[in-house]
Amino acid sequence: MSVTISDVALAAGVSKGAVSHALNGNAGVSESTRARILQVASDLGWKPNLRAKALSTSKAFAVGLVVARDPRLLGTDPFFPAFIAGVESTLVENDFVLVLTSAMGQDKEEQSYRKLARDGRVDGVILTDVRVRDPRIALMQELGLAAVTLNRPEGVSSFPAVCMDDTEGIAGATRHLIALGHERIAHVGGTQSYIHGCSRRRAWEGAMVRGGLKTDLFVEADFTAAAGAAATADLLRRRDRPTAIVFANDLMAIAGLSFAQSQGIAVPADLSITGYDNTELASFLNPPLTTISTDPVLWGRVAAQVLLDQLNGVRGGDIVLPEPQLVLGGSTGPAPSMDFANSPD
Amino acid sequence: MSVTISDVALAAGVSKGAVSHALNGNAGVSESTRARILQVASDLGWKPNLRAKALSTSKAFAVGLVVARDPRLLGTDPFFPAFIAGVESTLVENDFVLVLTSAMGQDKEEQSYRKLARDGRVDGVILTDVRVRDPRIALMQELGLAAVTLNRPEGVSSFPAVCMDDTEGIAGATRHLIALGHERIAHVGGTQSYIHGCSRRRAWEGAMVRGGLKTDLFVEADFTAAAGAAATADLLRRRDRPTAIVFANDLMAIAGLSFAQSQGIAVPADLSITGYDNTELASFLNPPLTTISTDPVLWGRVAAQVLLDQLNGVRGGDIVLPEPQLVLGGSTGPAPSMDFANSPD
DNA sequence: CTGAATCACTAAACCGGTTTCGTAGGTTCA
DNA sequence: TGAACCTACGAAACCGGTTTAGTGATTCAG
Repeated sequence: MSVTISDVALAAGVSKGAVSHALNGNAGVSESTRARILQVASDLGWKPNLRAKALSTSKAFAVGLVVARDPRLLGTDPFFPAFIAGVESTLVENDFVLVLTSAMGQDKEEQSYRKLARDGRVDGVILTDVRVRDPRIALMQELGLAAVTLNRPEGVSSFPAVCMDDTEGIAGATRHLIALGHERIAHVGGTQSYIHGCSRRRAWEGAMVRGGLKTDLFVEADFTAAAGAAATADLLRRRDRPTAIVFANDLMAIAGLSFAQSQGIAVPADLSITGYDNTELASFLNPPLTTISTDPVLWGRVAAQVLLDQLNGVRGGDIVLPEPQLVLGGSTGPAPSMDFANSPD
Repeated sequence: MSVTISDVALAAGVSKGAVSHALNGNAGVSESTRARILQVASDLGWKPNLRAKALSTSKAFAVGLVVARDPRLLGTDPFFPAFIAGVESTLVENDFVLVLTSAMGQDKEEQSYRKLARDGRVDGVILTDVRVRDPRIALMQELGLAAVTLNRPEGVSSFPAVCMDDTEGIAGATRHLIALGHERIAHVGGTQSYIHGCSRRRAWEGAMVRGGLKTDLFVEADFTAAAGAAATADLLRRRDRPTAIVFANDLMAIAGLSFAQSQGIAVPADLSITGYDNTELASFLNPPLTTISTDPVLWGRVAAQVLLDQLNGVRGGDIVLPEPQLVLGGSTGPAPSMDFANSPD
């Protein structure tokens, strides 16, 4: 069928071993024969059989990504597809491939990793949606898989992290609102067991405290539109209702924006809103969303690179990517007068 | 390291070959020894080494999916993540795995498939975003890969298709609008070189013709929010501007909805809008979107199953999934009076 | 001039399975 | 009783690479 290493050896008049050494740049072949072997190999159009290589070297030449989210929720998150595209762009240059697994539930997730490891499907994994005390860190060590985490988990982790600090973005959005005269600025947070849910809340808290404002207007949601709308309803029902809301992602912000408008609350006249992600949709809303622009493609590209480096024995420290930037839209404006804000009806 | 087939053979006092036959249910081993071998294997906790199996059987135990879309666009499409979750749910039950590749541009796409095939990374592929005359059909045949297509391409295809007919959904939405008294119903279509872009336009045309209405209010867009907004702007600028717009997906519909509102056009009072996909976000908009509910998870599950059947030599005909259903929201309402609709300012 | 070290390469083991081929032992039938 | 035929299994080839051990020729030091 296809041309094998034996064919090359035969044609070049050398042994299989010599061909292997020649092509892997190992010592043990003279420059002249190496050149001849390379010539013959390219003439014959030989490409090493990846499966044979995988068996003899005990490598997979693949990295894994286990997505543990509700598929319905997943569909609305702009992060993953873009992130994966970034990962892929690095992998393809290194003749690696991405094995994607989706797993729902704690058990299923662990099983997925175990199966990937046991079957030797991957050499390493990318850990996304990192949780505050993430059990996967220990699991990867047990399984002997290489790994990278997106941002640094709170506990001890021996794996490199690729960090895109959301603190400055959220703090910037909060300061932006404070500068506009807002005082009652709420935060609708994401799932707090995720480190990015947690860090965004803390960033908001920090900026509020620094601005001399209270941090009692917090609602924990879970990054979904449904939760975003519910949290907004909750906040707007309050006696001391906020004049601005910092949402932990665009999806919740859009749901919140729509909910407010459905209640006759004008954005940004009565209520200012900020999101996080800078979804394509954000700039086409009415009003366009003030949000924070991340770069998931870059994140994916770098995460994959760090993982590959690790597989090559190169072990650097954490990498910190450029901070996401605030993108001003029309959903934020000057704080309404107190009286007006508290008596909407 | 790990326990191999030789260990089992040794422990059971038989040869490697006997163990292999016993575990694959082949003839050539007596029932008694088969039972003994199975017992020993399970005692030793033996699991066949997938890489060795892959080499000797020339199989990959994996299927591929090449996504050829702009990553930024991808992020906003709810289809893929849910579809992939469905695919995965079938694969995991069969000890298969999904290899995901993202490729931008015609050349890159073809290269991706060639590389997957050459490296023996996958046994078959799932073809999504099928184009009207899709060159990938011939390519897969050339490469000797199994395949399934989502919906049936127009040209000849020897591969099974898993179909979810969008005709009835779009036609239903159009009829719904006609029943509400609309006469100038526009369609903002998706990329027409995709069969689903094309079929949705035809479904709209068919329903319009059957309703005795003209089909001149058509704008081709490309499924993005930007294009949806631009197409809406185009339509609303017209002298004979529509009183309703059928969008080919939710993303464009949401952008169109927002654009109309930003122009002071009330939805649904002045303009009715329908989408397609039933994104989570759709029901949390203001007004909630009338849209069409598809089941991408089911689609993925079935597509993967059909592909696996094919790999097992079982070759059935096309499978037709239940038709997507119209979901009524608040974005559609009775047609405004003619005079009002034509003199908005 | 000789023993040791180096070089360039071959032969063969190895990774862990599958599959073909050969054969010992028992059964069937003429 | 012997030829023909199964059955049940072992031995070994095979998939296509990598890696180690070994060998003959050359180089070098003493």
